[in-house]
Amino acid sequence: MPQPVPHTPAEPLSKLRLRVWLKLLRATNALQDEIRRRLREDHHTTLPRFDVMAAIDRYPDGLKMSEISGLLRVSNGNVTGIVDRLAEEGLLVREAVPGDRRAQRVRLTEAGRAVFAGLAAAHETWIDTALSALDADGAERMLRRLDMLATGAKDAE
Amino acid sequence: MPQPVPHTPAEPLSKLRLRVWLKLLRATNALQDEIRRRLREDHHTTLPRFDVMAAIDRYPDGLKMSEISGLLRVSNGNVTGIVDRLAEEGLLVREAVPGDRRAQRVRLTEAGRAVFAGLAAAHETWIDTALSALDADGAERMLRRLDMLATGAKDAE
DNA sequence: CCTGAATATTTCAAGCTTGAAGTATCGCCC
DNA sequence: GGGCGATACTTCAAGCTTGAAATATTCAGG
Repeated sequence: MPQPVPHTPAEPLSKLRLRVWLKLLRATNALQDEIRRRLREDHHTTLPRFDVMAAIDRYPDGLKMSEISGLLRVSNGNVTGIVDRLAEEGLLVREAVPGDRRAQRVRLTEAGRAVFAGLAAAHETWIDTALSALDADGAERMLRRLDMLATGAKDAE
Repeated sequence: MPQPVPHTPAEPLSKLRLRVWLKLLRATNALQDEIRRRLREDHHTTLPRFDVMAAIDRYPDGLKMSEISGLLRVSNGNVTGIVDRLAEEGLLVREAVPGDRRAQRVRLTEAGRAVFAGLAAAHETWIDTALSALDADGAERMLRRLDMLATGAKDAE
């Protein structure tokens, strides 16, 4: 492999922030890829399917399609396809919404709840292992820092 | 929207780590979506194209296909398609590698370098704005914390 | 030289993702 | 009660992504 052009020694803040972003992206992508791989190899499923099941599982009365896409921050058309496949697999069902023939309520089947319980337990273990470097204090600090980033609050002690 | 099942008040460490992971994912996805949107709306391009150009730009002598996929941690077949499209747009060229007819070296064209310079400047500005909550100290701390997560080192003061 | 394992890359099918366009229904307002 | 903008959802084309299979070439022994 040829050598890259080295970057300048005097680094402005914007470059430093860029390095943070790139490293953040690398870290989250690495863990996400690991999760995808385990879902596929160990559980014959995918992360989008898991995400949809996780969203529905938290709402015992089911969710409308648009509620799912809102919670997951993905497009409506995207959810249509994933719910189609999960329904084919018998993990969830679409039910009519009384009083609104446009809408549907999506609910996990008994099989879906059982499958998801297994997936969720495994998922929590993977994350627990991957983030084992974080103790309770470190986790709390990280949560606060992420809130600050999200809200754009200034970096304070 | 119906109400979700509230989570238990006494929270084990694994749940706390899970919350960190979900928030981390939300934050990085939100920024990444913003970057994708701006690349598309303002520059008629995509993040994967940008990533490939960024990788090649750092190596004036060009990169082999497998070097690109290695640097970006994506599959070989993926790079094939993206390079195809960038080549169609005249932003890069594939050159023969003397002494190995299997391999190719991919290099930015003059047009490619010019386009990428504009994209890179805009990109750095976006990140600088999005991470404006981080000062130099905060950025350094974040870099160290990310290294710790990546290596699995224990959370230390 | 020849053969076979290793390497570099492309091709392929399947799935995810989006934004835009299309269909159906609802509900407001005159 | 008839229109008509808003809402709920699906369909579609294009692009990204992967892992596996296919192709071509190199290289190491024998």
